[in-house]
Amino acid sequence: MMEAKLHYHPLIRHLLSTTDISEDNVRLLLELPIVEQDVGKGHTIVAEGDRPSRCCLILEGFTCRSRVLADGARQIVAFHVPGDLPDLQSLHLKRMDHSLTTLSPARLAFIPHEALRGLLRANHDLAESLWRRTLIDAAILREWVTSIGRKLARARIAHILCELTVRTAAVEVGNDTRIALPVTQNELADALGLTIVSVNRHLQEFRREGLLELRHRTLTIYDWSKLRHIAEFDSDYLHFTRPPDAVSVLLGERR
Amino acid sequence: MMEAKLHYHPLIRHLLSTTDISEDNVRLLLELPIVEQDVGKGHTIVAEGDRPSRCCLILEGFTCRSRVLADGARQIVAFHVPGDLPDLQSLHLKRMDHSLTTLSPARLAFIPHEALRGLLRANHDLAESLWRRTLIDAAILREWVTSIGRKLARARIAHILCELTVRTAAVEVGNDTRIALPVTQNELADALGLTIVSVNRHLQEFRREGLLELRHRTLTIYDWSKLRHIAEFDSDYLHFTRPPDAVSVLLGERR
DNA sequence: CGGGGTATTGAGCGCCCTCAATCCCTGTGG
DNA sequence: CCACAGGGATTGAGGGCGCTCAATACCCCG
Repeated sequence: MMEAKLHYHPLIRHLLSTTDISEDNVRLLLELPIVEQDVGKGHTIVAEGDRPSRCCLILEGFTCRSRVLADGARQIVAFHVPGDLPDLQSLHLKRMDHSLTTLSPARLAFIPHEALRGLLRANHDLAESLWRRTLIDAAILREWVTSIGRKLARARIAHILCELTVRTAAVEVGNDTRIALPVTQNELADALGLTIVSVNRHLQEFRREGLLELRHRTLTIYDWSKLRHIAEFDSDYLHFTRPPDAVSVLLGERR
Repeated sequence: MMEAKLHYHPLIRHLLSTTDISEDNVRLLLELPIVEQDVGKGHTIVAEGDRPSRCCLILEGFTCRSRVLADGARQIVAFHVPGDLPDLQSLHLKRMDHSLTTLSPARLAFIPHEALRGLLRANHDLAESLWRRTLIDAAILREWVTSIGRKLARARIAHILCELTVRTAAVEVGNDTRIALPVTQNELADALGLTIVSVNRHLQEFRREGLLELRHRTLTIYDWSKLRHIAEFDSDYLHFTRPPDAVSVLLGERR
């Protein structure tokens, strides 16, 4: 499976950037009996209440985790980019407490729990790497709680855009401040605990200030440093161990 | 170490309620070279930026994880009750991205990373149980994001009180609707993304309605069912596998 | 009998929400 | 080539929840 271009496989780029995992171990992961599938936008991969028997790996496209409240309000609790294993947790938590849906057309790969569990039992390093991945997911959630709980809408929006830019840069090969971001203002609002009206007005303000532009599913950042400042964005919480070049550029000076 | 009363050890009660771990395996954990320590209220166990070399187990008392923003605002991103391993993540994420402090006088036990890592490497079941614990922490964070992002102050406050009651009931032996809750209104506000003024007013309203009382570090709930309804509280996200009796009573009918 | 932390109260304001209409863009089909 | 549909973005007006600021009351403890 993509032997020649192993470095360009999203999962591999991702694991390499956030863990000390060896390439051999990654290869073992990809040799599991994987089933690939293309799905459209708005596809529900697993729903709240499900008890999945396989994990999902995102090869292309974006997905999100979300919950719906009694009054119909939706809260998105995570975005996922290529290389993410969005429901790795289902390996140990039987019942899904939220839904997983695609935000764009996506190419997914499914790994049976049974096979993955067997591999992790035999390979402790790999198990540690994946455990680490889930811990980074939790770190991102802490950052979201902080952002939603204590920042104004302007800073919240700036923050999520910073995060998505860096996370995308870690797996994509390309321009680092012009990224494909298949996320509607509605979805941003649902992730940030805001309304679409508020998101829209602040995005317009950013645009007027010449800070960034978000149209046609493409985010273009003109003043990364200022955006980062508005967001109070510090990428430490993403816990890169070996950030790819594109990410290093964005992060600038490291402490 | 407390051989006779093994069932009453907080860590054990906790692990038994949220995992399928065997008592033998828990015993192995407690046979590690543990150092116990008593600390006062407001003690910083580990600070943001630290690179701890040991994990902390809470034997008695409450702690919280928190972050401080540039403008001085504080966001609490987790509460911890006896039996919790609040910085288990430091085993795999070197640098702390938040601080860990005590909310009350506490008795802590410290387990060296080295020893714990060795044990987990040899005992995959135990490693899975602890991984599961960190996944439940993440599930709680998702619930917090949902609550802070999409619920009114009244529901948010009700929700955190429900959660703390159930989580405490899982490790404490005693009355299930009258719990020791050493949390100030200020700390509740910092956890919920509210101000102390707002928390205070809603708590008074609850009190006036005869729903609950929170004074002298004690929470007394008079109408659990109504509180649960206001909070839209569904304990599924806590992922109990074998809830203790006190918890079962609170949860009522299970789906 | 202070003293510090905690809780309570009041007045005024502002950020974001709600509701609802309109515009824009893109893809589709006649 | 244009009419049409539909999702998404934009705009306006008005209102409310929670915030800010600030003063006061409470209560445990030495």
